[in-house]
Amino acid sequence: MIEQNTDLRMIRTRKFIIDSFIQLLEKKDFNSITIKDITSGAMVNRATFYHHFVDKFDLLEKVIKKELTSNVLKELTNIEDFNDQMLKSVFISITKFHMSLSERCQRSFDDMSVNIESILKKELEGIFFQSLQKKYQDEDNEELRITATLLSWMIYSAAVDWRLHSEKSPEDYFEYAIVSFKKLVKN
Amino acid sequence: MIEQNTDLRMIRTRKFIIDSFIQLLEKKDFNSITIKDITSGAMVNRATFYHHFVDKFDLLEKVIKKELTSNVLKELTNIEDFNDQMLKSVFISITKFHMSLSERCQRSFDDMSVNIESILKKELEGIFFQSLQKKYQDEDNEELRITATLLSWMIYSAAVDWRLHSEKSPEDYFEYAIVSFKKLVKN
DNA sequence: CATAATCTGGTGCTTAAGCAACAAAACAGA
DNA sequence: TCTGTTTTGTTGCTTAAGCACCAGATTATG
Repeated sequence: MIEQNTDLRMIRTRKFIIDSFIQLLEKKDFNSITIKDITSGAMVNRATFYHHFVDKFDLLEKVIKKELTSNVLKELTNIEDFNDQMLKSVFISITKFHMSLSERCQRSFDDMSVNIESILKKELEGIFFQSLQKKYQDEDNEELRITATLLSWMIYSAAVDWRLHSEKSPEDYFEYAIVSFKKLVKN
Repeated sequence: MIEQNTDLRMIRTRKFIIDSFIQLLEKKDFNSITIKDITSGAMVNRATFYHHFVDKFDLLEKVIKKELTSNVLKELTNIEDFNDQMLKSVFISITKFHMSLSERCQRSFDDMSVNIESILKKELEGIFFQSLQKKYQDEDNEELRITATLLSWMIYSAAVDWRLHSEKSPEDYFEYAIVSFKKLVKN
């Protein structure tokens, strides 16, 4: 594993591996994709894969993060103020992300869902933590961390529930959910 | 300049350079394409270009030969017997090749025509020489070489004339030309 | 016409990637 | 369950490709 770097060769092989992987996801399921499949598609030696990624899961993680930040969370890069509106836009982003991913990688989406979940929750936690830190500069970091963790799991669970059970629009669902939650779990 | 080799890196960069070049030919004219243009498109360092090709003309030559042999002259690979039918099929191949090339590389075709001409005539000469050698095993090689040269220029000139001036189909043109020629230049 | 900018072809050194070979793990199938 | 096959990670050595820099040729531009 070599760290990121500006050498043209590294940029190029990274790109090819990722492109090949994404292409494979569109027609095979994640579990049945081998490293050899990926590297053949990328026109790269199998050993070279391990110069860039620990394993298939590491690759998935990096791809997901990249997709997420470049396509979906770009409106959140300048971390928003922490409030209900911010939670809503994060929720919407995740649902969008799930939709586009499940559409592009039908075969693989279920395979990968547990991995995706843990990656995304970690990402969300980081986003919430920063946002909370900005708002509550004097609070103890541990409190912030705990809150960020709980929030990330809540929002993610909402996104999963929406995908599996809801007919509402993401926006409506979120409004409905937040009202319900606040009503039933009175602070 | 390194010779052909089975190393994956060499195969890959060759392919990328050639692909990039062909892509550029479709939108720019040959003369205005720089090595940097080619290597940028190929995601390859400029110096690497010179590991594979002497210059732009060398690249063109290799591309033309490759295209020619892989797409057009494939029916001639098992060298045919030397006769009028063989001349005709070579002629047709060249006209086809010119057509597809000028269609794909409108901007560049005129730019490159002198280069293409010399490459193709050399190729034709080789084809005719082999074919003659097969038919006239006892003749002096110099006689065969001279004949092959003359034939290659003749056929090529016919292809050029057809492209510039004729409304006939390549087949009709060839029949017409061969009859005319034989009539006017009685052996 | 001059001169700045770009392009060419080349060099020396460094580094990513290829290759082959390996043991261990995972899988498949009788 | 045993047994052969495939896949996975890893390693040592070799080589293609990257990079930076060069001088000379071409091409633009005022």
